[in-house]
Amino acid sequence: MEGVDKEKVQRVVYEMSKGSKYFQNEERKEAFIKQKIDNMRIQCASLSQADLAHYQKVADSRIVELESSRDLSRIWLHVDMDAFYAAVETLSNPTLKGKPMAVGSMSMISTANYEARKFGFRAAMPGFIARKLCPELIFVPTDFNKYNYYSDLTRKVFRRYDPNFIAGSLDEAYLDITEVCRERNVKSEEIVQELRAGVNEETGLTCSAGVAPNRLLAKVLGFSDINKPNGEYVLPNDRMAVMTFVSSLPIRKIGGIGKVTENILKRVFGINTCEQMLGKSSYLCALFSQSTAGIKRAAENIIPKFTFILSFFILFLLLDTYHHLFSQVRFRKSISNERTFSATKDEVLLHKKMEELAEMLSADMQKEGLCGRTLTLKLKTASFEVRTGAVTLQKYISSSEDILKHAKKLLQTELPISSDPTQKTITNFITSGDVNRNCSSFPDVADHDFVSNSETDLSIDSWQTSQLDWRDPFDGNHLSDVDYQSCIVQKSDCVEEVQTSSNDATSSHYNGFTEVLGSTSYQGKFEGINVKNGSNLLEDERLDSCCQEKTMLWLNDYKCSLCGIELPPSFVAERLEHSDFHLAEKLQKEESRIHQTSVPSQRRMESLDKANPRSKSCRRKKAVIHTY
DNA sequence: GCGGATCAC
DNA sequence: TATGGTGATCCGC
Repeated sequence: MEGVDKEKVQRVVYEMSKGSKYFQNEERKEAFIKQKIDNMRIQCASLSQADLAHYQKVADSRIVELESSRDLSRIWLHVDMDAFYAAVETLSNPTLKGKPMAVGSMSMISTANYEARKFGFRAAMPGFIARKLCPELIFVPTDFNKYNYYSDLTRKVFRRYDPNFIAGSLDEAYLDITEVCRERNVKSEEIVQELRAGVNEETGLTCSAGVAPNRLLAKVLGFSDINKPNGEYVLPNDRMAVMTFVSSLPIRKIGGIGKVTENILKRVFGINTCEQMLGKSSYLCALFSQSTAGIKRAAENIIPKFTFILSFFILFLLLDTYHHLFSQVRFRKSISNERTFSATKDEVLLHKKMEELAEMLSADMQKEGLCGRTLTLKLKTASFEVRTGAVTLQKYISSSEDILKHAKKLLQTELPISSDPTQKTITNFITSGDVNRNCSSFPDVADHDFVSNSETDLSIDSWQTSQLDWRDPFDGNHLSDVDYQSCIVQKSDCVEEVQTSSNDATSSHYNGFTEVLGSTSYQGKFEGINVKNGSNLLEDERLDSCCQEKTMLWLNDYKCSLCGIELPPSFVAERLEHSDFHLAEKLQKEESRIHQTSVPSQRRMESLDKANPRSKSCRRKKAVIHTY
């Protein structure tokens, strides 16, 4: 925004945040990212000229491949309502017009009108900081009924131009206007003007639009602020025009690249724009193609974030292969609710909060006719750490009683907070899918000061494709046959650490926990593996004896013979780690085979229930998971 | 399957 | 005084 005193804004934000729990947590996260960046820099530096030449070849061949399959024939339109919530509120209360106003609360604002943005508000800025920047700021509470109503009005207009338009959110949509342009033999500009006028007529609201050969680019045009507010921008279906626009585009403008990724790309590779990304393709290829999962998915033509998107982003911009990431969510995969409340150490209160959430969740699920079998509990401590715990059940559930029953168990495993790193568990290593995550121990003496914030989360997976009804979220008829179909439930709960008299006890508690995370989770991994020798072969005796499978080799000195992943010879530690991965995979398979044949699933559930006496508290900590 | 993270709106 | 809620995806176990 023009005329914003950025320095002043930064200073105010800093002054208001400094020293707060929130701020401390942000610092902790930043330190983590810094470490990650340092590690990546080291990896970069260790690449030899030969390595780089190798990866450059790989990168170049992929680029050629992608260029040859480019399609610039479609015309996509991205529409974005201007300051939507704020604009709707102004419609229903015209006295707000011209005054700085924000929709949201003192905790968080969702949208601010353009008068207010002049004061330098950022996305997701808490209300109390916004008010500091602009004391006369008017707050209006959110009212989704209104926004839904107006959103529907806009969608009626969109439908005229593309009956299959894709709704990105309440205030955003993608339209394929290729056909309309062809049928009416007009340029896209004409359609866009007409559509925007139509939206304004129907709603009294203004919107901005971007037109480009694919959705990603159309949206980026909106991000670029060149067309906002109340404007439009058309990018011709021409390779040169696209390349010119994209080459100077800051990477952060692209959907999917957020604060953290931007930081990594900048500080590790010195990449600021899309063009620079192309210049670093060999490095990107070397560092981001290491993941086994990435290779596997790439083979299946699914695009994993780092392997492909980052490495060749500039080309995907042209290709639109990236579509699926932005495509309409055909059916939900999870359902959840969460609440943040002030810190408490009162366990009774926590349970009460959880009951409320379970009921809300169950009601939401029943409204949509959903059930599920994976329940996730989410806890946020007063120091803003977030933890989750999950169970996958054998049966699908949706009642609040069922949700609560399992959520309580999950909460029990989190309470009280302890930073004891010796409480290791290897259950999830050996018996994947084992639900029993409790470990009985004596009740903890320490105070577990919690506050809370509870959330319930239900997810649904593996839909039966035959259930066509499910594809239409507005169709209420799908309930009947679904119960035992493939759904999943998650429930979550957030707890914040309490911040009361027993401050000292709690904070030291937490410091301990933080340390565990910071020092062991990332590095410990490598250390453990370095114990092995420097050989590139996987020569574990157990492996040889129990699974007579092929031994892993580095083909052409780069490629893993088992999964195809590429690692340069100089990445000794990474190669060892990779060997270890294959070993673990085999062991895990072996173990689960043994487990399956010897322990009937029914019994596993019984043991779960027995191992969960309510009176005991469990001290299992999540940090532990990272430490083996 | 799980847990931590990142991202978008 | 005070930093949200919902849903999705990815990575590395």
